[in-house]
Amino acid sequence: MIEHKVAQESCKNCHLNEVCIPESMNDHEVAQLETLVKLRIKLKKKDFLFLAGDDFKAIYAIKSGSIKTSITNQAGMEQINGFFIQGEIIGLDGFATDKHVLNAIALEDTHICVIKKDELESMSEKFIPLKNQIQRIMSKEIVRDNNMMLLLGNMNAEQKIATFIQNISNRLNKRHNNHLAITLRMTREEMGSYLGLTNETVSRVLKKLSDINLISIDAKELLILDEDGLKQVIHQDCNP
Amino acid sequence: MIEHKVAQESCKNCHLNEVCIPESMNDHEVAQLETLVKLRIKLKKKDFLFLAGDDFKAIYAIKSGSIKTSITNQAGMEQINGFFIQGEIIGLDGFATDKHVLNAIALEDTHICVIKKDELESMSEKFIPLKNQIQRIMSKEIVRDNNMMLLLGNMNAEQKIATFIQNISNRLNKRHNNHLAITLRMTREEMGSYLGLTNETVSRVLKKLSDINLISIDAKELLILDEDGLKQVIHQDCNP
DNA sequence: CGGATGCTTGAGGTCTATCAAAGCGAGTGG
DNA sequence: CCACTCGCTTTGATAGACCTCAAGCATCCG
Repeated sequence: MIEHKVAQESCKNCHLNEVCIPESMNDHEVAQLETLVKLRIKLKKKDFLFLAGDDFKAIYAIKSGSIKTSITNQAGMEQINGFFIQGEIIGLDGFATDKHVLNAIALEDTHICVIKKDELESMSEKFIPLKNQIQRIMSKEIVRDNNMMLLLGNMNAEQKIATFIQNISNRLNKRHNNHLAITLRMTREEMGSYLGLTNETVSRVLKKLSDINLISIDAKELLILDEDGLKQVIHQDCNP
Repeated sequence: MIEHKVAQESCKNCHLNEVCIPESMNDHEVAQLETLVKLRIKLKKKDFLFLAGDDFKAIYAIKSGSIKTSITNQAGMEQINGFFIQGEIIGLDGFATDKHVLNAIALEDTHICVIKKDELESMSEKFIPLKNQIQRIMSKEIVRDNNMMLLLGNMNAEQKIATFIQNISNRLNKRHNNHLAITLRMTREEMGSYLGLTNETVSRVLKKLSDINLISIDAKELLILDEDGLKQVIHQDCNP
């Protein structure tokens, strides 16, 4: 990991403060949070933030850019299990055993706010809203994971890809970005790994969705042309 | 939900205290925990503990019996996403939004220790080890979910079933039960839902594993005959 | 410019879902 | 206590979705 200290900035003024940790904190509480984020890191594409087995030292908020996380099981299989963008928090997998189980790697140049575990712990003893917030983020993560399992277990390739697109769109929307224009930072292969598909299938399905005018796709640039149409793809075969 | 108050019992003397919440607490801390568990519930088979949409009022430790949890997405698809046995904690999905996202239903007659949210929160402000413990449990849950995604996305039917068996065996082992003799409390259909397979496939694969003498199976009674063989099935196709 | 990496497209094969029917077992009611 | 039913399980035949393998093309980067 390549670390660069960057000028201290304010959580209060960060345009992400609605989606990052401060979510439901008042000004006073955010002020306390600030004392936690003493370090910010710049990552270049392919730099890792942490790897499986690394000591759990901090949790991380993405200030800009994007990160993929992956897991390897005992059998040596690797799967990407998350793509994270601006305002999202990663590193929570480390709480269980004090070691990370996931790898976290930058998909592009990325800025990270570091919240060190030690300070997090001493702080959150005095400062309950923070601990509650962390708990809520973890619980959200559990809900997200459960939905992912549903996807992997029960959907066909078209449904998976349509759901994936919709999900990214929703998350962009939450951050007040244009939610119809998506730049795919990951490769087809990485999308496939995430969705339990091969890169060829990803490529074919994207083509098909484009052929029926639900999206347009040019390399990494994806436009959603028909939100309702995408929903219908996701809901196919339901309530027959 | 059918509630029965049962005689107050001691967490300290509970034979589960090594795997339930008290895991890493000292005697004094366990004593504090006890004041939290004021209610215990008996569920009969098919009774639900909570349903998706229910207010999040408590988290639950399974004292005996077993529980399945399931999730339904907007598209109306339902999937079982967890089987929980003695000593395990459920209900953590409620922290995010203060509503449960999962359904929790008893697979057999089951005893539950109830830890009410209100008391949990007021208690854990004064009582840090508890909050840390909850955090650790949630993080474990995240790790578990990630492994499940790996399974659903990348494994074939044989690998899924072998992994499932191994996983249950490990959990029984942790509780000092005979880890080679497993009583499957769920139906083939429920196993299938959990693993992303149909009941027919589950049935066929169990038969196959039995035919090659890795297990023996008679209705719900499963015996592991060859632990190493099971591992080999899981690791098939790796490092070719 | 050349090599590496990623993307697309095609042909063929395999795994697992689907559909169907019969066997089994637990629980119910006569 | 037995007969019956309903739900679960097993087994077979078939079909289709997706993977695998392969080749050609585009893009990126030193």
